[in-house]
Amino acid sequence: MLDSGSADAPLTLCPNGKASIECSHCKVRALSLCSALEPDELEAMDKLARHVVFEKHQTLFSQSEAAESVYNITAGSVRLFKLLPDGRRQIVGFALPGDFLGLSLSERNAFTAETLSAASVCQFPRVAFSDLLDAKPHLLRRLHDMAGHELSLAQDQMVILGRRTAEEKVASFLMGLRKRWARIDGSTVRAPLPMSRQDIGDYLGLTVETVSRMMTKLARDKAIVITPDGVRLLDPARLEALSET
Amino acid sequence: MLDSGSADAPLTLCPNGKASIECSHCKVRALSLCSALEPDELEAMDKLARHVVFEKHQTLFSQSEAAESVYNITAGSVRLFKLLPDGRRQIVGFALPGDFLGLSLSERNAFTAETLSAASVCQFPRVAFSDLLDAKPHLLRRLHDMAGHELSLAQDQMVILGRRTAEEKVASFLMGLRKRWARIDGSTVRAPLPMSRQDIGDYLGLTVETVSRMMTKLARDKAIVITPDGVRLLDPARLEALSET
DNA sequence: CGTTGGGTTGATCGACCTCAATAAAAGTGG
DNA sequence: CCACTTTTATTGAGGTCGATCAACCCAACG
Repeated sequence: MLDSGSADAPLTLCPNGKASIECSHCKVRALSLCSALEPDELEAMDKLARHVVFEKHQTLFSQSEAAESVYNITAGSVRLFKLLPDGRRQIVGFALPGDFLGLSLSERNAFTAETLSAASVCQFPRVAFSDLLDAKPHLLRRLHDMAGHELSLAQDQMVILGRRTAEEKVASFLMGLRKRWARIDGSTVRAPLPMSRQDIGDYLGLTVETVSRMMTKLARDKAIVITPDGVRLLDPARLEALSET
Repeated sequence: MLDSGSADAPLTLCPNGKASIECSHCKVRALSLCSALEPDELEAMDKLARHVVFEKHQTLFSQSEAAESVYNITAGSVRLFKLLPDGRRQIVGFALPGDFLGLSLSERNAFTAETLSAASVCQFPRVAFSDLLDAKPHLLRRLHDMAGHELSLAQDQMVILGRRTAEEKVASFLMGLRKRWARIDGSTVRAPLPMSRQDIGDYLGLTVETVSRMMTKLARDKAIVITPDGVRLLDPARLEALSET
């Protein structure tokens, strides 16, 4: 079900640990944890940060291993999933630029994180980061607010998984993703899909085939157009109706 | 689908706002947010707290209304759910003694909270509580750790909703609930079920009938015994096998 | 007692899964 | 750039798990 990818050694932009891309040039700063930070907070984070680039389908960290780092995604996209012993997979989220991995700061990873495309991340040692939070309450507050948002999204996803039909699931997924891309690249009708149909299925509790059929149906109904890199939303009103809360 | 209960006015133990049951006598303190707090933090919380008792099937707060308060459950149990416009319902969690409602501190309620049984809660004005968090970083840290735990549980629930069979869903539900009761009353094989079969179904993405059938099946297989107030787990190993991660 | 609101059980149905074939991309090496 | 393989996506045919529809049980309660 899963290809585990090849070698796992990430390409480090800065072998000595010093960032070659400074926070001050960071494209996703406005979206990320780092927005609205005090200068001293940003500086402290910059000191801890290690900028790393991962290739496509590399593993950032694995389920139930000791959690060494937390991450801020600065480019690319990542799938977060849990595996059952028999191979069934549930994707619990997709991380896009600006997203933070490791909100819960737990000692073991609750899920595996694999890049969907080449991705660059800002990596922080977990313990040092946790200590920094205790020293900078304002940073902790910002992180907590992000955690609250995540929790809310997780509850929305429960509704989708538990009580929506296949068509509604796919429609809500596309709308939700477009909304997230809109924050990042401002696009209002495009929703790039860096993940496979299998990934979408494992996110929505569906099979590949059902995802494909529902995408085809939405395209036939002129609600979307399927493009090589994702979809274009033709009839947001129709999709909204399918995914309304 | 839902009976909205009768009058909504809660019974206040302390009409003047002063707690008749002090934090120092609180039975669930060890389990709750209030554990491991500094004396000054506890005192500040006590000042904000209003102890309130709700009857069975009363509403603590409703989805998408302005969030005025946050709550610490001290006795009884509460269902947390989201409704779709057409009446479909997803229960996103059950709150038991020691649980905190309002972790995300958002301005609008993300779900409705209704008591399953008579319940007593410790109620705090949301804004004042939020301000307190900014003044007491240690309290904020504690809250954030609880939020991280909640987030992790929510992701576990996604696996259950998305990738498990009906029998596995019910088995995981019973095991998860028993583990939570164990923290509260130390019972190791009993799992009281204050919620209806309908509630369990709406939590697991199943119908009442399917929940009932799976409970019967587990009982026939001698994995559980169904009692008037819940279940007794006869074969935890079997249930564990059905719910293993 | 009659009524009412769970809870259980049975019969049937259908949404989505499974299995299988094909098509379309995306690599890969010559 | 073109064969060739491999992976991913689509489409079809048929099966199944859980939903739906319906009957019945039973305890609580006026």
